[in-house]
Amino acid sequence: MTLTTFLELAKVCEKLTKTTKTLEKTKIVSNFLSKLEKEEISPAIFLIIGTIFSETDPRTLNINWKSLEPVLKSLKQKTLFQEKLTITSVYKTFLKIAQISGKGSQRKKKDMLISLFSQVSPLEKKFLMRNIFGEMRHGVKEGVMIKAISVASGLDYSNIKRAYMINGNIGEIGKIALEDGEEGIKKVSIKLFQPIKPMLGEIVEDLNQAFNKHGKNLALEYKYDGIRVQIHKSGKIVRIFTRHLKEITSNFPEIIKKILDNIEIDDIIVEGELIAIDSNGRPLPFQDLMHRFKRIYEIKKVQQLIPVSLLLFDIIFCNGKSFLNIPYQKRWKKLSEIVKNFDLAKRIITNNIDEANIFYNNAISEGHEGVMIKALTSIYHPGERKNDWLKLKSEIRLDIVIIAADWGSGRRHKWLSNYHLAVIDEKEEFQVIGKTFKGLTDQEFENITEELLKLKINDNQYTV
DNA sequence: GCTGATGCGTC
DNA sequence: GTCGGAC
DNA sequence: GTCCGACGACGCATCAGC
Repeated sequence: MTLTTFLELAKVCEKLTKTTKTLEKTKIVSNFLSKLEKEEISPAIFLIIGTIFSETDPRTLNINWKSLEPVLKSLKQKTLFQEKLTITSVYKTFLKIAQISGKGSQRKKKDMLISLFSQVSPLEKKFLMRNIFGEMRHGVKEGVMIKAISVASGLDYSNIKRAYMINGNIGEIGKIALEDGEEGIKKVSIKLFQPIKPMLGEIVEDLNQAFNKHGKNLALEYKYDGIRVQIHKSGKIVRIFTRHLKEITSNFPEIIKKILDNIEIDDIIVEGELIAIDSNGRPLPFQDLMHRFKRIYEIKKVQQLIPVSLLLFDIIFCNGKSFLNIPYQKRWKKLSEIVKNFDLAKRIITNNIDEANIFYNNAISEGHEGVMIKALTSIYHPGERKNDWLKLKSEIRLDIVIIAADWGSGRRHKWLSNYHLAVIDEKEEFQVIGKTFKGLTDQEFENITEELLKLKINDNQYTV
């Protein structure tokens, strides 16, 4: 058995940067995967797409540019004896780095990085750095990787993709596909406490567009401005996962209790939006909800301060049975039967655009983000952005003044792309309300920059 | 023990 | 989360 | 239609440095 060197992986990555063609990228990666030893498959997949860990894995490196920069600066010239780094040895080093915590941990991590980097060629260094930043910039992420796994294993693309969307661990899926083949991939199924990738919605400009795409038979649901959550329950155990499959169970004890009190079914996976509300039940801004997100200390105290509400809108699994292939309207029916004392997302079913518009306007005036428009007959496509689900968000209807603007960075460096906003209050003074950069096209940035520069009263190179 | 910088994850 | 660009 | 990369604010925890 010969282990593959990290240099070979770096060469593959370099090759990927030389082409923009997806087919070619797929071929390069699949050829490489086919040559690997069994134990190398999963680490290689993660190192190529530049994520180290599966989405479901809570571990992180806690290293980024500011920590890596001093490491790179302190590197001496080549050491005398060079050990050949292999894919698995590099991966193990990353795992060790992720494990270090506590006082002096940054120092230890830096020492490990120094010894790692002092063993490598410039090409290896380039991609080791990108691995740490999680930005490979060679155009291969999950999507192309799934294609490559499919080619390398000779298995059907859609089966691999589906397995990945259900399992969430692309390294594991690659290993199963290449080792166990079709049989292994077919065995991948929904499991409790293993979150699946949530189905996504496509943006539409207005309801006309939505009706044109769907034709008849559609449902409109309120779209709440909060955190998308997937809730797994088995017996007395309940766990909550986010859109990116991170666990946030301990942040919302009252939700756990409510689930246990109101859902009798033993094994179930449901989905909804978690929002912050005030004492009257009106929605609070997203930032307020952030006070509870990732919180470890004073959970009980902040729980009183910022109450949350969970609005359910889908069911994915129930009593050993997957609901992914059940049409939307039947899933909703099942959901509403099971969770009688629970709030479901507010919704209507209609073919009438006027009725839909009234519903949408109600959502906005009640302080919500907009509506989701869903095809009644559509099944649940994990991890995919299909037009079975459409999202319509509110336009800004607020008289605001841009009081300052920051120069953008990267692609936006020529424009003033980040605007400090204010409203004018009763005393005719500016009340700063926040900043934004969203919702504009490049041309709009161009125009706004031009207009703002005419009005500028001060410029410190950064903020105008 | 306190504070600011840094990293991470939500949108 | 948004947007533009490549396929 | 789909995927990828390049962008931003904000809030929390952690850790280095004092």
